Formats: sequence, C-alpha cells, structure tokens
Amino acid sequence: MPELPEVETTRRGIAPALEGRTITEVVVRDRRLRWPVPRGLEARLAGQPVLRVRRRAKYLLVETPGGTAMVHLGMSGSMRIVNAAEALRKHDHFDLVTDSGDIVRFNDPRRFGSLLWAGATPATHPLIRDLGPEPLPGDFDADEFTGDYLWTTARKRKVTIKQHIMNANIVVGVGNIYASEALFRAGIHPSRQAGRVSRARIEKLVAGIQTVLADAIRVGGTTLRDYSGGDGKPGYFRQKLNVYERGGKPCRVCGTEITRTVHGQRATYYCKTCQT
DNA sequence: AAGGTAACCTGACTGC
DNA sequence: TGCAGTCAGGTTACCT
Repeated sequence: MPELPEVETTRRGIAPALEGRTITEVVVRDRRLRWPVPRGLEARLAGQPVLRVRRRAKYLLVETPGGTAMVHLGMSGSMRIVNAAEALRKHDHFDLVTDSGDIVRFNDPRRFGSLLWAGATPATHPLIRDLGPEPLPGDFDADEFTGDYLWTTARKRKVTIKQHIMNANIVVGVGNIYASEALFRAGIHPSRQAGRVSRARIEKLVAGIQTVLADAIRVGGTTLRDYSGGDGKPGYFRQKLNVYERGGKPCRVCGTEITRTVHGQRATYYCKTCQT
C-alpha cells in the first residue's frame, strides 16, 4: 500500500502519540510478518521513552535511548492511534502501548510488513545500509539526489526508466503509483531504457519525483483501497492522479486514452501522446 | 554486475 | 452461491 507519502503521513499521525511518551508495553499477537518479529523485542522496547519517530525510505524508526525499532508497512500495513477500549480487528498484529494510555496499533492483512530491532545504529542495519538517497530536500542524503546523480546511475542501464526510479538502491520512496505519476509529469515514456533518457529529461524527472511526492504528502497521501494515516483519515491524492489506475480514461492534458502495461510484474500507466 | 522471476500472504473483485 | 482466476500501494532471494 504505502509509498513515501503514505509512510510520511503515518509518521506524522503517530508521532504525537509516541514522542515524549514512554512505551509501557509491547503486545505482539502475531509474529509472522515478512520477517518474524524478533524474540525479545518487547523487552527491549518496554520502559523506553521515545525520543523521535523518524522515517528512512519506507521504514518508520522509533528511536529510544535503548535502541531503535523499525516498522515497515509492506503492501497493506497501517498504523493508528487507539485507546484501550478499542475492539481488536482482524489482522491487528501488534500494539505499542504508551504511558498516556494511547496505543499505536499495527494492522496488516497481507503480513508483508515488519517490526524489527535495529539497535543503536539503524543506519548500518542490512535493510537500510545500502539504500539510496531520500528524494525530498532536508531528508537523509537528499542533496545527493540531483539530475547529475540520476543521470550517472542510469548510464548503461537496460532496465526501463520506471524500474530504475523504483529501485531503492538508486532513490528511496518511489513506489508503483508515484513512479507512473512522476514519469507523466516529466513527459517520459515508462518503457524507455533508463540509459536512453536525455540529460535534460532526467532533470525534469528529478523535479517530477520531488513535486509529486510533496504534493501527495500535503493532502495525506493516496488512499486506493484501505489505507489511512495515523489519524484514521484517508489520503486525498487519488483525485489528483493523472495516470495511475486510469487505464482507458482520457488524459487530463490531451484527452488520449491512458494506456496500461506491465513492467517487472507491476502495472504501469501512461499517456502515449504526452510521454515519449 | 545486472536483470528477470518467484516468493511471501490475504482479500476483493470478475466471470462462468 | 460457489469456485477459479486475477489483481493489489513492497521487497528480498535466487537464478541466469
């Protein structure tokens, strides 16, 4: 489900319930997530005050003096703030209980999400260590994400430009929705080989990625089916999508029917007139 | 080294 | 109604 804007919206939603509070208890009901929830994670986290809730790529990092817990939402995960009286729903796999009485509750039908322990140095965790720069200014290594950088990484790459920008080792946070949307904004055909996009158009693509992600964050992300941010509200960016899930519908710019195709097992949408 | 594919899992929807 | 098939916002593991 969640790409960078949805994870960031979740972070902003749950941070007020966690930062400055102490985690009194961690309740894990189902350890069988993408990776099993490590034995002992509850004991490490319980009693810890939360310093910050950060985001790196699509990971939420809950930082405490005793170490950092990493949460990934996978395809169908979400987190929300509830109180102790709230009835459990199907797929509510773990709770972070705080000393205010608020509970941050994780729900994930497909269990592609994860809850892991990253210790004192999350930046060196194997799942984080090799990630590319953040796309949005101010975030980790974001000053590296430039036209020069994306151009250089694309040299001699035979994969499509869409697969290239969805590669988290190149740049993080761009998933299937926003890859299609950013390419539309840049006027680039998604099937073009990464190494065969002109330097000038690569520059437009960097801007397209940054603006589409920022625009989506501003309205709480994209709710397609069941996603909602930490406050339980859906995201409103769906109304602003130009191509994603609009196959057969007219391009908002030129009226041409939007085309649906597949890259690397994922649906891809584009306007064959506006994108070349 | 880079690229393609299968795999993890549940639920919603479509068509017979 | 039921059943089979398809698809879904992510990412790693494994094979060429």
